[in-house]
Amino acid sequence: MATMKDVAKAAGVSLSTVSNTLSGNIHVTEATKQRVLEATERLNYQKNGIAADLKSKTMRTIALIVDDLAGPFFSQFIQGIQRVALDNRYDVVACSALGRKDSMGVKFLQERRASGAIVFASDIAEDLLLDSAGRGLPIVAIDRVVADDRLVSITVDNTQGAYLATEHLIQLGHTSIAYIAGSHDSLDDRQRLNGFLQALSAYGLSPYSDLRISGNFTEEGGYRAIKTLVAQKELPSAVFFANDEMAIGGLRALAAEHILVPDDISVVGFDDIVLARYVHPALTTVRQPIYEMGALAMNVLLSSLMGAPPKTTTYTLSCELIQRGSCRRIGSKESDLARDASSGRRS
Amino acid sequence: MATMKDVAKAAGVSLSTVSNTLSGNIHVTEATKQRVLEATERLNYQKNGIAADLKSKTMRTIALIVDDLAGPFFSQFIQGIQRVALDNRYDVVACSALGRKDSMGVKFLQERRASGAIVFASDIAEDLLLDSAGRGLPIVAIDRVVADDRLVSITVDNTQGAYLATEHLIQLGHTSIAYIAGSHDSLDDRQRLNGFLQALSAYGLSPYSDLRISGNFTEEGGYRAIKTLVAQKELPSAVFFANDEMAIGGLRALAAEHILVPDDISVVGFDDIVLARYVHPALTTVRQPIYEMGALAMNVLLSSLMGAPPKTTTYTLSCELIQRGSCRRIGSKESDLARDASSGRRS
DNA sequence: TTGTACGCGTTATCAC
DNA sequence: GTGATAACGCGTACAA
Repeated sequence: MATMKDVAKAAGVSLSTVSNTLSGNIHVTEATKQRVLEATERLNYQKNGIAADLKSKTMRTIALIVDDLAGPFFSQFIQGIQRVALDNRYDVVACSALGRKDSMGVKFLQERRASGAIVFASDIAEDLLLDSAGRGLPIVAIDRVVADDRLVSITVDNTQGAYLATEHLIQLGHTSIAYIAGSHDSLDDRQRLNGFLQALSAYGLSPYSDLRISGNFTEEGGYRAIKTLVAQKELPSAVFFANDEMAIGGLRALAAEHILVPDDISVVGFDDIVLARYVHPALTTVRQPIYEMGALAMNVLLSSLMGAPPKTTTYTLSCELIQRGSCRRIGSKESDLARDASSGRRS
Repeated sequence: MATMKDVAKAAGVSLSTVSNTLSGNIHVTEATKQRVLEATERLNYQKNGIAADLKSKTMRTIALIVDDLAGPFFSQFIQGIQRVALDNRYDVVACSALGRKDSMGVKFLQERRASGAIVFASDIAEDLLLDSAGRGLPIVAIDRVVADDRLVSITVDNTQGAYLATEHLIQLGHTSIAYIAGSHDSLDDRQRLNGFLQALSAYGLSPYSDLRISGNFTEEGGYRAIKTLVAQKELPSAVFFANDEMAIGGLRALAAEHILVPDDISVVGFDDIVLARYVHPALTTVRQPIYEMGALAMNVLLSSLMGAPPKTTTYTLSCELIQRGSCRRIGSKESDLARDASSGRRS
């Protein structure tokens, strides 16, 4: 509760001397320094960071705004950010955008509580982003395309990733491949579907079924999608799920139906969440460079904070196929399977 | 960049009229209200939250300080907090304590940047906590015992949890049970070891081996621990790992050694991380009530913020045994196994 | 109802 | 080296 003024009075010096002593910016005599320090100690003084920020305009704080602090990506993503931020003496505070328009995320965007912001939250309206950016807050938006040069956006090449996965299945000899969608109004989903279709048509194939099954990006949805597929008999030889959580639900459903993976059917997911490596069989999937996105976002933000004009307004990172045990060459014998599995472990 | 002063000038009214209009606390004429709003719009005005906080002393912000924003517990923990916080119109910002004494976590503790703090970070020194608490910042510390009534601490009953797990193994007929420690200087580990030993002696047993194997709480450590155990021949019939990550590493090592779980050996973990349910076989483990800890922490903090004197200075939450597929009655036939597995699924 | 004046706690710019 | 004093942007008595 004690303020600088109190310390000054107690030490018998002026306010500015206290400030100078504590900040260390300006030299003071050793004697007065001791007097000041003794007083701060005795009064149990601690500086008020809010007041300091108000004055010095440069708080070196980055706001990381996410939909859900508990999401599966968050963890890797923030690691990429933290690393770069710490190296440059910036602090990162994370807050969720949940809870509508009065959430902390919005407050950080609107009320000049941070030097810059990284937004990985579909809950935040684009207008709000543009407003804040226009007002001078450096912003990097993740996983959304913004056709505006006031802010830079970083996305993942979902189309390329889906193409990769589909091509892998095709090269294993699969010709009947089903796509389980996430959510039809999701851009990610549309792009992944696109990559899927592009790969198919590049190899002269057509999708296994016109039935548009949506798994809502949830494990339960993936489970139900497989049940639906089974119900209409005649299974495809491979299934491409729009994300890993659905794929894992699908794996569970297939096990319940006594359909063997990868022997009877091959499965591919998307995202490479931590779980993907632990399910049985381990899931072949498409890895998004989440950590790299975080690091890139922070780097871009840094140069923006330095006042450098943005080199680009859009970055697109490409995905990588992670081969594990859930795919198999069609009609392959055990030896082939073993070969596929071991080659997967290498990557 | 525009301030209230600018808006006042542009609207041709006084500073306080602008303030009154925007805050809505004091009624103004509709005409002037429109003038003000038009001006804020035109100048693209946004309030400076920092300045507002400085003035109004009550920012309704809770700082959540954790070692690692990417840890396995974090996600469930923050969900418990957020729910309660949002219901009470408090905001939560999360920051990590990584990066030594100049980290954002410390700044929040020292510089009056939050109304209260929940600290789940072993990196934060106890002195610092007591200092801040003594200065009037309401603090709830998680997973550490603090013998001081300036702050309240919430812990999990590791001893009871370990007792539960060990007793389960004993009741399945196991008499030779090994304990794989995490880290010897960890309080959690010591408590779990204690519970293990208590259960053993309660049933007149002694620990399988005096060999103190430490797995360092990591998956790799669990893997190596099993390898060590195998190297000295004569395996125990059950192994209790001090956490799930080690247990999962152990499962991997056992598979590599062609030792069947649970047929040849039973395995129990601790924590019930998300992965535990997905490994093969699914891991029987002890669940810590992480979500509940978060919710409790926030509730305690709330009543502290209301000025209520703390009912207790220490809360201890008990653990729950989660039975899955990694344990088996000793000498049991298939039918017994099936019964064990199905009863596990019920819990 | 509207305007004036001051305080919040700190930092920064000057004098001395 | 040290000390007045003026900002920073907003809230809010109090007076008009």
